[in-house]
Amino acid sequence: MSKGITPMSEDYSAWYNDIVLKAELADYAPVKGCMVIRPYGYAIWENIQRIMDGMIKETGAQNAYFPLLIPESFMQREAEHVEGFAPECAVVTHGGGKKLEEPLMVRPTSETIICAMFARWIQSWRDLPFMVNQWANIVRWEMRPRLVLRTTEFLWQEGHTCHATREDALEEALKMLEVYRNFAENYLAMPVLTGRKSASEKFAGAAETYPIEAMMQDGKALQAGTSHLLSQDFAKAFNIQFQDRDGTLKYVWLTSWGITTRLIGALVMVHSDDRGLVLPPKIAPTHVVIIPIVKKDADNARVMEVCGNIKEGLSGDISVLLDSRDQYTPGWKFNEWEQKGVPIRIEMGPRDLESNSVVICRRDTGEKKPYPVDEIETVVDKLLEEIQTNLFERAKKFLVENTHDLDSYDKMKEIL
RNA sequence: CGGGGCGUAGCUCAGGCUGGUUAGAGUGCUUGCUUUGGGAGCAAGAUGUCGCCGGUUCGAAUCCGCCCGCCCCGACCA
Repeated sequence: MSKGITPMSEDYSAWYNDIVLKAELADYAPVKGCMVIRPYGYAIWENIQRIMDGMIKETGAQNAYFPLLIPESFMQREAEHVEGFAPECAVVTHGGGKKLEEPLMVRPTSETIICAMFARWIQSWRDLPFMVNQWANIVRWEMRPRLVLRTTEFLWQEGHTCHATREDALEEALKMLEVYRNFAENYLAMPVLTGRKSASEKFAGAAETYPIEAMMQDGKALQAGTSHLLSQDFAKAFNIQFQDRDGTLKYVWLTSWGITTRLIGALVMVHSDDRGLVLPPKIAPTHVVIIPIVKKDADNARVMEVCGNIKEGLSGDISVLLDSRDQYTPGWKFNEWEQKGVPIRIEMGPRDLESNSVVICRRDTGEKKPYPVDEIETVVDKLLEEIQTNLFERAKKFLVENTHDLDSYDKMKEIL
């Protein structure tokens, strides 16, 4: 039916790649491991950004921007950090036609350069807490890249905060973990498990790492966001000190937290099916697509007029697209927009004109029913809510059914 | 870095074993007409350093050697 999408059951990786490419989320770039985020994929990222940016600002953090290039010596100041990131750093050795005196790292994350600035900006307990966030691109030379999920360059948001005490910093780290959980579950309709990473899985240089983990339809977990309480070594390495109320100099306690374009890949793997992408309404660039059905000897002008009216009526809080392209048949468009995961499709043709109704099809269940024209707005609002809820419940059920408490190795083998 | 697969038209691929004039198909694209309720039909048309370099040969997409690149699985990771 859907041309060119490998069934999930046949080859999960091929299915995933097909969806990303067919839904026009991203494409392979000329450089290995790099991707081009196409307009449709970028529109999803913009929605993620817009919502997350609001939530971050709500917590008191402000946006700023730090440079892409970091002196190599900065990366080396915190032992665990350099050990963790050095192997996957891209290094600039030449600039302006000359060899540089000190090589520059393309940021794999910005703790070091931000800490260097914190040291200049923070003097007193009155300066704390200090909270910044940046939306940026970063580069990590991973051994094996994967489209959208693990690309050499990716986009993210990284928040960095300074606190007077370990307790304050831990509270911040856990607060952001909760922000991420809330965002994943209530906007992406992606149920997650939160927890604490083991010593070997921690962020390089963190005292504690708290992730949100989502479950993909192959039953595997995917880290979808992290919040770290950093080790005190960062503050010491960069000499970020403040004078406390009692007059003594103390090192600050740092946190950092981030979500990335990987979330788009996670969305694909949590909700989509063999027909293509499935998007939760709250993150979908287009909520409703209207397909006019024109026919020979029919009142096509009237069909187009009604379609236009429906679009007018719905537009406002939601994004509506009227697909009036005449080089494609309705069937072609049905497939096209299903591949792209548009939550609701409205079909309007001569038959509907007669009965003063439209056919509405929802992407999550495929259910297709006629509704009177003057009920469209109420029905669409209700359906969008239902789809959002249904996607979450469906994913939640899958997660619960495929999560097991383990008390022995034998039990694990049995389940696998 | 180890294992597997693959590089020929925008895309998916055939051809290669057995070398031989103008390298094919499907799909997509352009134009025209007819169509349009689940990827429409007919007709005409445009489109190629056969991944790179070298070798064998009168002659290489095809045989030989080297190199490069990409995808999948693993180690690494958001």
